[in-house]
Amino acid sequence: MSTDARESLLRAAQQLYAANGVAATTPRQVIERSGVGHGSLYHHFPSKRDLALAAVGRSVDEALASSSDALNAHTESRARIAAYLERPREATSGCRIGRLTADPFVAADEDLSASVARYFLDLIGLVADVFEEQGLDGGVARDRATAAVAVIQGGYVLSRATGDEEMMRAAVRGFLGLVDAPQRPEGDS
Amino acid sequence: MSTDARESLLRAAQQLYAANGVAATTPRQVIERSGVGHGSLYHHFPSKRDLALAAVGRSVDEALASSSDALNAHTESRARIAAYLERPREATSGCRIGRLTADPFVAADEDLSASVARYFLDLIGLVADVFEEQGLDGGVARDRATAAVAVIQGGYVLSRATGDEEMMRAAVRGFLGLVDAPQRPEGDS
DNA sequence: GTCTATAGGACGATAGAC
DNA sequence: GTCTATCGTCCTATAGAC
Repeated sequence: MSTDARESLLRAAQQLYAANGVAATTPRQVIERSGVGHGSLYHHFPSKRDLALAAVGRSVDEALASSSDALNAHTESRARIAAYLERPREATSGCRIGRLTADPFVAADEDLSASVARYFLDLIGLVADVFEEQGLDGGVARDRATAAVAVIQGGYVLSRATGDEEMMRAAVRGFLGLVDAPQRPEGDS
Repeated sequence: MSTDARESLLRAAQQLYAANGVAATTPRQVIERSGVGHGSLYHHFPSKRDLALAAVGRSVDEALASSSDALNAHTESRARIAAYLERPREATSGCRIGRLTADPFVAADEDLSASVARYFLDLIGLVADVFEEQGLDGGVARDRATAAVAVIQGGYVLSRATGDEEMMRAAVRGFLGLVDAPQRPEGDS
């Protein structure tokens, strides 16, 4: 079937991009992992860029959907934030989207860069909505959501750098400990 | 002079690694930027790995020294933390050390990976010392320091992804806003 | 120590048969 | 749609003259 080869190629590319990034992933690797032939790759995706656009776009959609699921798994806002922050992650592998910010192939392509930017802007929006539920002012909620997403992205960097899953957990504990501390009421000096 | 060529090569490599990473930086680029000849590069650094070890090691030392400077620019612990978090950064360029966690060339080399790991472990140690000054328990201080370093690394990712320096500032505001909230005394329920 | 010339291989991509 | 064969380029590294 024609969609099978295309599907295999996309899946293989997504896995290889997650492990090594786009720039360092070669057509040969995609071919070997997917099991299709050289000719098929260039039939379905005329250039490396076409494959990257499709595979990265799909990874972004999947990552947004699964973050959204974690945020909506509870009703109380504190539990929703904690569910997002404490979601199981293979932290020492790094974030498959976040790592693309350091990828030369992505940086050189406007459309690929736009996919990555959209991921983070949408994600921060989802988290900010939950902080607003807590009655926080919109600007404060957005700053706090940006910090929360940054803690996760930084946790990936630290866990990958040290090869230690515990770094992600420590960063999340450090952040959640602050969120759980009694908050100053609005307008207090 | 012999040290001049070596010095030029190292500086060029550091700049190129900061912009594009190690894997994507070719000998040709290093030669052109440094102004030395092809033969000189391979005289001073027999392989790409040798150049990378020297250049990355130096970038790590420089980054640790400048973080240490920021943390020691004040006496009061809150001001020291804020000085580290709010230090001027070219956030949209990404962290020159943090980006190496996504670099295939670094990942494939134990010694390069160890340099990057050392950077983050030492940096977290420096920040944790300041939180301990505030009277925090050692474990809590370390978690909070890990979160602080993660916020900066994540801020780099977010700023680079969106091309917006404001993302780093928002993440820092979000985190500092929590640190500045009145803290629950030790042992309180 | 620095130069030019070049090796051997992998890269992204294309051609044309089936 | 998939195959094999091949192109031109750039890569990292070496050779050997100066």
